[in-house]
Amino acid sequence: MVDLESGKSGDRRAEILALATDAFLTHGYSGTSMADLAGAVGIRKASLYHHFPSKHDLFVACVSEGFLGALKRLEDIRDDPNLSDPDRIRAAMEEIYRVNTTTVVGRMAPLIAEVAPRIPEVARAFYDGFIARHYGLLTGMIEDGIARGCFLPVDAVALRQLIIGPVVFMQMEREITATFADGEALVPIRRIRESHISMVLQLLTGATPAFGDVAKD
Amino acid sequence: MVDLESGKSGDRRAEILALATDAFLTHGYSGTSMADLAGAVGIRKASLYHHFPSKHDLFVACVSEGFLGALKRLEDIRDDPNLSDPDRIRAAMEEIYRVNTTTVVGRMAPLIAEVAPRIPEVARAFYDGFIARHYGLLTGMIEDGIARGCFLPVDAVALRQLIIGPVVFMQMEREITATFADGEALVPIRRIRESHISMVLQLLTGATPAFGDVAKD
DNA sequence: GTCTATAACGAGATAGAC
DNA sequence: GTCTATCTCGTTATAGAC
Repeated sequence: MVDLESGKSGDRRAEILALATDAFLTHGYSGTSMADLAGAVGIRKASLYHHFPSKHDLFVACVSEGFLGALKRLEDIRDDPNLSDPDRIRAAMEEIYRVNTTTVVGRMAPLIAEVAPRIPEVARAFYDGFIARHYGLLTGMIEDGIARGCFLPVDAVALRQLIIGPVVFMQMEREITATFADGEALVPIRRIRESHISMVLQLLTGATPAFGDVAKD
Repeated sequence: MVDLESGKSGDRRAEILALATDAFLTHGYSGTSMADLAGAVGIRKASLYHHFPSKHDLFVACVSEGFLGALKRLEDIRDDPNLSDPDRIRAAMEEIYRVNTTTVVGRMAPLIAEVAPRIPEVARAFYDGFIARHYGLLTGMIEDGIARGCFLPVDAVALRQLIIGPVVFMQMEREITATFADGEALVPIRRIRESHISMVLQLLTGATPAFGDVAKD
């Protein structure tokens, strides 16, 4: 992340972006003040305005630059010739789980939904650059498998919703229950992930997996 | 909605709650000011404080009273002796779609996720009173069907996520794309709903539905 | 129960020294 | 590039008349 030439400049900007993204995700757009952000970075509020002309611009940068590169691995999975069609879907779903549960990008959808009426430009960028491209990649993998005769002729549009929807919702549940003492136990994501993948593959191939054979986590 | 006895008292409170709920859902908690709300109701800002002691209390009332009664129809479906197990799941899913797409309650999850760090009491109330009870009802229906031999021994916890997740996510997409000129076409909820229900029933019964036989919407 | 008026505070943003 | 100091405005909330 550090600029190789100077090792200094551009560093602060990236640091601010990372901290701001996390703050926006946690407290929402209106719930995050420039003073809060400055405090997190360790500088004064006025200094933030040296790096970004306004809160609005800072937010737009967080979102637009936040999902850059998040689809790279998914594209690699789509183009990997060594994967069978079911293995490709499995790998794609594991990647989607990884991005949504371990990076900030996957947590952005609820935030964007909140600011969409006031900052439509960011909603458009997020939908076109992240959601729609996810859809394109997933339906592509599904339809290729169908064309090759490896998958049943399922409704690819509906199935992509069945793939992404539960992941996003579970991450949202995690945030809702994060303050609970028993929060972790309420949403056993890793166990559900295995069943989720099995079910999607079953819909695609018609094969019935061994239902008792679920990861214990 | 009008109080039958007086036609006056208690009415304002309900009116404020309804308008405030909608505003909170659209603009978030911090994004909604008491002045905005007063304007929507048609009274002055100070008059709001006659009905609710603070913005915090107003918000808590919106959420806590918002999901009251939202589970009634789902409980009726669970207890309806005239429904077969597959028809029960179908009816429950249609009800979940209805609540999420046509009432304010279903849109609450992202809002709660935003305020959860600051207002944990409301997160707890929403999770216990709405999400967890949905889960209880759904897993109950699924496990009853399994016990009766009508359903395959699926992972009920994972399947309930496959039922609810896509619905919540699609509603969130709707809000993200609401400002787009082509927003409606991007998320064809009604068409996807039919495929979604078919897929869940396929997972439960093992029966392969006619895939071409999808509602045109 | 609603109003006008105002207090008390925090927000985003700017000016200018260093 | 960061600082102190400040401007201006919007925010929650209260006081007290009607």
